Amino acid sequence: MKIALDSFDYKILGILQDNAALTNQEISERIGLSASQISRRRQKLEQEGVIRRYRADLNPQALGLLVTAYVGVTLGAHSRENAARFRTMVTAMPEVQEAHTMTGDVDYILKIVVPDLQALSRVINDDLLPQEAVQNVRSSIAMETLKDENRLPLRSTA
Amino acid sequence: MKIALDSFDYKILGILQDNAALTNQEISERIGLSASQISRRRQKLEQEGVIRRYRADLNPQALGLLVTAYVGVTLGAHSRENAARFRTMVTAMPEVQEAHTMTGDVDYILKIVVPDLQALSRVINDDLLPQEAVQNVRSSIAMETLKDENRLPLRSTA
DNA sequence: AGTGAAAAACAATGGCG
DNA sequence: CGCCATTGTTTTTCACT
Repeated sequence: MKIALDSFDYKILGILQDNAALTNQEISERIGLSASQISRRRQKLEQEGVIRRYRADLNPQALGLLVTAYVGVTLGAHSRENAARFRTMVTAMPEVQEAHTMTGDVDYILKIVVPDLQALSRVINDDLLPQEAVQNVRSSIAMETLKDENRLPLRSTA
Repeated sequence: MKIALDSFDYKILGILQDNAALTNQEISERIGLSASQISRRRQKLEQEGVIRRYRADLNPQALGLLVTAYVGVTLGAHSRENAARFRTMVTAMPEVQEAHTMTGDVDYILKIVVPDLQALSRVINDDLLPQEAVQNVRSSIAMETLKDENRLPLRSTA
């Protein structure tokens, strides 16, 4: 699944993950390549799946989404069926931005974004805890977000 | 900071946060509004800061970034100066995708993405632990990522 | 692999209902 | 807010190196 990329590709990716609104012309000026090459390389990167998609990055504050929380979930007696149901539900919940199975003392970590603490409470008590598979839930709330870029570190070597 | 939006705006935002490569024409067909209206509304949303930017969403696997970890950091005797240095460093580290100060038993949670476990070890031992402010570091590694969309939940009412 | 220029698609604006 | 027309950009493709 690892793809062969040269240093121009890395530069293009680095620029696009910060600002995908730039034109090929503008990108070409920054990295010293013609606009048509940028176009071709982008198509290649999209086709290979290196670029998954383009998205608008929205401001949670402006949308009244004031609470970010990390919720650690521990499952009980791991019946496969219940665990699968839990996973399906979590994947479908719009408040869940991320969900990972983890090493260590919790089974899952969920990143949850909601308007306020009341909404967080509702998600935990009405959605998560009633699940049969769920044994324990522990939540931590983000008081301050220093960084929330979700920018991948691209090695600069070619 | 909360902005007044109608249901068309929410639909536009919902579409753009999934796929910002759509043309205004395509968006207009999906929500039953003219392309020129989409254009005007987008400009307004961008100007108001509801849309922060457009970005390319890259595939970590394809780039050889195989390890995602959450690292909880506890600071020691909180000298303001050392804590500030820690924050500056964390913000500047490319491997750190997210950093939040948290309620609960750790002071910070960092989301870290690196090529492999060796690189994670290097980040922890060479970057984080040597910091004077840092007392303790606990890392959990994502074994499987169920969801990593970072899509905000937009309320549909309006 | 790369450039540059032509052709096709698109965004943005203004006028009118 | 829809519709239409216009203008200026931008992407994409093609011929060529």
